[in-house]
Amino acid sequence: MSSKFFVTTPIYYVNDAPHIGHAYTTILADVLARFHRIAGDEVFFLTGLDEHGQKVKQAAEKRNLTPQAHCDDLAPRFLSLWQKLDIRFDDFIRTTQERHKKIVQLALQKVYDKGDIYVDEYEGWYSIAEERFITDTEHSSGQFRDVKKLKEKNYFFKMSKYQQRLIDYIESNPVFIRPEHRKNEMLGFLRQPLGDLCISRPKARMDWGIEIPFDKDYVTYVWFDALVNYISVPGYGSDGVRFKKWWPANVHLIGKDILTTHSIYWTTMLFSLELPLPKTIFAHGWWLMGQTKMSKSLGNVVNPLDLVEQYGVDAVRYYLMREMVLGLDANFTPDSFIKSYNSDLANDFGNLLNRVSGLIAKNHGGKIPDPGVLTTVEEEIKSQANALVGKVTQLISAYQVQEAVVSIMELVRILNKYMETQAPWKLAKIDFKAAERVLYTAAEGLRIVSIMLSPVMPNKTAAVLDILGSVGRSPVWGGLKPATVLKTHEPLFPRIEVK
RNA sequence: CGCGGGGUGGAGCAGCCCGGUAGCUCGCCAGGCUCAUAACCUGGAGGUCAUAGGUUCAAAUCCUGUCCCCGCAACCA
Repeated sequence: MSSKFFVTTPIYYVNDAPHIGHAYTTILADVLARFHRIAGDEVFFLTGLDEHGQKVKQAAEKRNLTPQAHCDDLAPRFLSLWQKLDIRFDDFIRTTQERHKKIVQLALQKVYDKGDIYVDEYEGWYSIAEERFITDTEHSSGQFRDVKKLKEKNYFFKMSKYQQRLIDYIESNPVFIRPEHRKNEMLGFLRQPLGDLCISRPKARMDWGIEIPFDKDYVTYVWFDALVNYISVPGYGSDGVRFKKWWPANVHLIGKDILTTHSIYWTTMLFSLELPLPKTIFAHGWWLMGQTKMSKSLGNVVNPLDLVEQYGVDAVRYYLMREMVLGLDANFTPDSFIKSYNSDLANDFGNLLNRVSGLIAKNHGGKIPDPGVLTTVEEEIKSQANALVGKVTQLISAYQVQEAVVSIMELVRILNKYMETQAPWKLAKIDFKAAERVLYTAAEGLRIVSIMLSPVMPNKTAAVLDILGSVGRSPVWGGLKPATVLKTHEPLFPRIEVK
């Protein structure tokens, strides 16, 4: 049953270089996208950059660059990181692109014409660092520097108008905000009366933005500027057919810090634009950098991204997907990375490949043996492998990525166990046909595992499939052709030796 | 009453929404195997699921109270 899957990440703010947070969300999106692709869905995976605003302007000034030059300098840094992490996005939006700007203006005009935008004058304490007005209590807390009293005219979006409608929507669409506790958090937030949203900045103060179509002295502020990317890219206002095909998005993946902007600001904007809401807004947790003492023998490993150089992108992607339960925070420590790498990838998965390929090379002429007639033991393995595919599909559509990875790895353990109990190295001497059957079964199981893990580890699994001489990527049992010649190989995941 | 997260065998974590014999990985102990990356497999020890009440035939799981721990500088997923 194939359908469409439109997944987004936030567009990242370019006032600094990319870090683990950006990388995690993007890898997660990539993994989901790849799972849906192998399930036969048509996928659209969108990510990009948020390039306007005060802080970008300031960062540019600090470097003696124009804002655009600053953005043009940072964009490749994101792009090259995505390349390094094997992110296969379908489009990469930069909010300074013309295709985006004109749609933002179109959206603003539409909301304005509808009467959902009004002018008001506001006076209050303004924090330059925060790029926003702060409340009196915030001001008296003394926590904000660079504060000054400011009075100015601005445009406001009538967010409050849609409050009740949003509450009703959230309550009647249980998977709209996930996980559950985030939904409750938002409903709690919505118990207070919602204010309206300031959506403009006078150019006199901040001109690095998209001009408001109905007032040339103003640019629009972050909300309309950035959030609209989710519809401008799939074709809102420019390509009706395409837009109809992709919108609404299946999921906006976000970090928990920007839940309010997505589940309240963005959704009320969509109400005003009379567009359907995304099916799901999923807020994942944060990676906490464990306070484990840095070990010298490991080098100065502090950041999972550094591990890519040493251990490869697949191992890092695996770790990130395996360790974090979506929605909760997780701890990163070099130690836990090494443990999971050694036990799951080196000892279980990589070693299984060596066992199988080694025996086939030694006793079976290096060719995939003929399975012959399966016994109940093999039938059991086969049905578990086939069941796995459905189970993983189901878990992925429920955003239980960790569970999905764990259940795939369970098959690896089952296969290791199977090897142990069947002992094809013994069978080769007493019952050659049985040995053939066992090794075919183990190899085929390994093939299924590799296909199922390919969204998480695209490179290593491709290597395994290549070694096995697997043609195609069908996760249905029986894909391996007997007599296919195996390729020789090095250990897939060399153990990390720790002193 | 600032906000949020959490307290489950030695460590790290699932499970909690949709109550029904407490699960996974690591570590430890003993054994097996010897094809393999000193890897793999089997068995075992170890938990009154923070705590006090409540609801229920039944609670880690639902409700209420209490205690404790963590994050909230910047940036930000």
